[in-house]
Amino acid sequence: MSQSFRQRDILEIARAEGRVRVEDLVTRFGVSAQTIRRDLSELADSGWLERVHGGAVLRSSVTNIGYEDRRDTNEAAKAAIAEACSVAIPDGATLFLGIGTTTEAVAAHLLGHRELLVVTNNINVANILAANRECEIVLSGGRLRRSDGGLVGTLTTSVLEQFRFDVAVIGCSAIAEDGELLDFDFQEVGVSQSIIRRARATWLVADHSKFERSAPVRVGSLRDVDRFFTSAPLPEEVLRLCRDWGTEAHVVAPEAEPRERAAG
Amino acid sequence: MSQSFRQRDILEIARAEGRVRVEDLVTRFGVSAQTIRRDLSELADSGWLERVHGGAVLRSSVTNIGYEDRRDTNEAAKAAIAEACSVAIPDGATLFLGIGTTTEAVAAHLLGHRELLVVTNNINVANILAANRECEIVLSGGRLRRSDGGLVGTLTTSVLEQFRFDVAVIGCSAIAEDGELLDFDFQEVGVSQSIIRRARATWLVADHSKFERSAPVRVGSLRDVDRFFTSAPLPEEVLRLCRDWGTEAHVVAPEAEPRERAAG
DNA sequence: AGCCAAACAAACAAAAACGCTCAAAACCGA
DNA sequence: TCGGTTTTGAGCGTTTTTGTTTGTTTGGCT
Repeated sequence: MSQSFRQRDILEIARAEGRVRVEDLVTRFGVSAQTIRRDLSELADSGWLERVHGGAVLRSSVTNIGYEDRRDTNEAAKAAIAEACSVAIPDGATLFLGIGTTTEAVAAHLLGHRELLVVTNNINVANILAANRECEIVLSGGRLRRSDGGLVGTLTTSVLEQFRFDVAVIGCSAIAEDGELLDFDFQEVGVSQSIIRRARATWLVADHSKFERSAPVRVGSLRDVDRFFTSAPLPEEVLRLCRDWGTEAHVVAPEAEPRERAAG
Repeated sequence: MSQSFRQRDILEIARAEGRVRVEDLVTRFGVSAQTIRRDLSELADSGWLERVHGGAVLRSSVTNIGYEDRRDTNEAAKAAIAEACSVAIPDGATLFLGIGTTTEAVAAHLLGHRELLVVTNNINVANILAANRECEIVLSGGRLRRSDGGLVGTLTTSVLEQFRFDVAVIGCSAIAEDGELLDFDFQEVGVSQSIIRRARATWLVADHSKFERSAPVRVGSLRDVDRFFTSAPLPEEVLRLCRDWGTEAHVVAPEAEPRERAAG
């Protein structure tokens, strides 16, 4: 929330006019440009505005910034995982695709598949797969979570109960050393459990960075997973657990991407 | 994402007019052609526009071609209807927005509203309204119908039953002389009835061309409608029915658009 | 096919905007 | 009033934006 009267006013102006300019605000408030820039940066950091050169505008992108950034991280790894996962999915399958950038990458790799029935609680997956005309898409209902395009809430769970999936492809925010799958949103617990129960096979897609992270909510365990697609050799401990639990680990090597990608 | 005010404006112009020309933008913004080209290239790189010689056009997104065409028809009328409808919707309302290009136009006009709760069975509405951070969005589940982005099927109905709407804004494919609302998909019948039952007020948005069309399935009647926003005076017969049924007809005049638009 | 003008992309330099840092000023509770 | 914190403004090097110039590509025309 705004820290000062000025920031509050700036927000007001932005809402009224759609945009604010540093220069205008300087004269309007009689403070230095630096101060205004600081205000705008803070308002941008807390998500109220979007910074542009010379000022700021009301935020109006589809998903939030953090997500767009996240989508870019480990892009190559995600693509490789998605590729491996998608070739293991036969035409004609009934699928579930969950929330997360990696499952979205899987969706993008399913554009060539035929006669799929895909159920998802991820609006981005739906938008992506809409390009595949041979794919029936069912969206679970629910509240749209802007941070990642997920549809969450009890609606989602009740919809999932009506299906029986050949394969459920899920992601997670982090993987603990003891094989627990972690997420940031406790609402995901019910959804995950529902999915695992309704799927003949549960596949986890998660790049190696997930081992280096943590998250507060336990949504499941690698024990519930039949196949685990990831991008680097598993930690010793986790590998042992997978053996014990019969979880097939598929380690894929990301395509070398020699060209440096300029920040788009 | 747009880096500058200008890019944002260009996008806005593109959305309004379907395309932009380098030359026009040069005079409009008073910058060099090279700068405009740079803008267009960046907007194209990030997927917002499609570059063509001499300018750029809107990228056709999720939905299919026929729909994109339809979206263009009576654009001015739809915008005027949407404008009138949206100003009648108070901040903080709980809304339902149905399937159709006109309801999508309403969604676009709700971007400035605050604290809305919008339930929809139209994925395009969700995509549009995602830009309004002060708007809670709930998607009904269902099968994604590519032809118009609608979510259809029994899932939709069961989700709708869980809400009570202040206003339900619906469209239809055609309006018969006897005041019946017609559609092409019989699955819509259940959804429409559900919506009308769950809403304190039902508003119909439909431009005048709907009187000149027909469609096979009866999804409801003007009798069920509390307000009817349209773009040309009603046929005598229909007007009389509205009076009898207490249906408020709001006839709006589309903004005159003097410039001829070439087919995009 | 060949020609021409318009549109285009790349490179470069000037100008504007930017972020960082530090010290002065304002503020605040005791 | 005092000590500590927060806010602010100015200096300064860096980054971004922009117009110009150059040479290439494209589209229409004969």
